Amino acid sequence: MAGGRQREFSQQKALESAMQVFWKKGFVGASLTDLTTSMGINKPSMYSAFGNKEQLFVKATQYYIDRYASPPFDLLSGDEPIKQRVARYLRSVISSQCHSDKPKGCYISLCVAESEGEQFPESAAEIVEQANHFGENALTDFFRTEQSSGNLAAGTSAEKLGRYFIAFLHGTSSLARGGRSEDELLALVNIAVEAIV
Amino acid sequence: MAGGRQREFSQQKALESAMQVFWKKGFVGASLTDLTTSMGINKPSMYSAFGNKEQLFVKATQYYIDRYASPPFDLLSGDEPIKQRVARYLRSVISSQCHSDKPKGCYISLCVAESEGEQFPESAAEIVEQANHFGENALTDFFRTEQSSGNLAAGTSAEKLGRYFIAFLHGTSSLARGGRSEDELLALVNIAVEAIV
DNA sequence: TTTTTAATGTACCGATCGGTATGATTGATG
DNA sequence: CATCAATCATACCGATCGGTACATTAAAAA
Repeated sequence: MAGGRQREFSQQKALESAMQVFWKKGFVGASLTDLTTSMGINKPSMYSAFGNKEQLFVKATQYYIDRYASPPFDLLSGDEPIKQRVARYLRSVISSQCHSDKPKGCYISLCVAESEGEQFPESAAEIVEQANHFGENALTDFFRTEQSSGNLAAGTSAEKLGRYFIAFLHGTSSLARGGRSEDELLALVNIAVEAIV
Repeated sequence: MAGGRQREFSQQKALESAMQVFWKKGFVGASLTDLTTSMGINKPSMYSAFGNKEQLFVKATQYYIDRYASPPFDLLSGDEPIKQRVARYLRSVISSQCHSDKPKGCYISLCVAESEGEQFPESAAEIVEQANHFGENALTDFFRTEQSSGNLAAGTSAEKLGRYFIAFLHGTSSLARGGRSEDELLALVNIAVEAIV
């Protein structure tokens, strides 16, 4: 009961392409021509597969969260000293922000910058805010757990520490976007992790 | 030899209004209708006074640099201990990023995010890059001077420290844009200044 | 007062925006 | 093979984009 012509493109690959266009140009700056050209499909195909520009953006953002933003958190686990694990996590994120064959900086950080404009759809702002709080909560929970394990002094605030490192990574994202080299940013990790006491 | 009708609006006030629109919506997201409505003038008046959208943006950015970004650097001077002066500077910038009757975050930081898109004019990208390096150099020079005055250990790198605090402020800018409160961000200053040894 | 110069308001320009109607093409289903 | 549902390519929609032509208005210069 479900006949018809088969889709000639991979939805996942098209989503990856669209995500990179949004990553580079932002939601407003990415035109449908930019998007469909990069995706290698026509406008009707995009509309039939993803709905509209807003829904395409939401799906692309979710794809980024799953594929790029979430995996580094696994690097926080392990038997090494806490500073070493945090440094490993920070370096991984920074390297991702500086990757030469991707747009520079953090996709989510760029969305935050753009989310204040009225042209930015509400559903997009919601998922961006959700992604932002997810990252901060993940770090905060991590420090809370480490604190109860005795790896972090009881006097320090896990919330503050989580917020501090999220701020640090938003900062490196902006500097990466501005053209600073990966080495210049990786060198800051040693300074940042000294906040853990 | 210079007759003619007088301009009925203040160029400075119009520039301030335009700057706030760019600050909120970005270069691409701010339409001429948005801009001229906020400036309280018509399109021909804007074109005659500022040239075009690109030149208006460049002048608005320069206005932000002179009026908002530069003054806080003066807070680095004084007889107090270096950590205290740096903390004072950081708190001033963060307060500015969280001011309730202005767009949240740092105008320059938002421009950096947008500057990768092709719709962002080259002259605008140049002044943004220039502003970015100015801030980083100002901090680096500050730490170098403090180092030669003996207020900073000889082993630490002034460049790294300058870059670190610029990253920190870009980070708080992003968090402010994302809705974090001024108090939440000010609380991070105590952590950050401990990088000074 | 007359002349000249510039700013203003309106109405408009071609180009591009996000989004769609339509018909040809494809291929699984009966 | 014939049917039918879904995708494809093209061409187009109204709205908005940045930018301007033109006539009017105001004020300085003569």
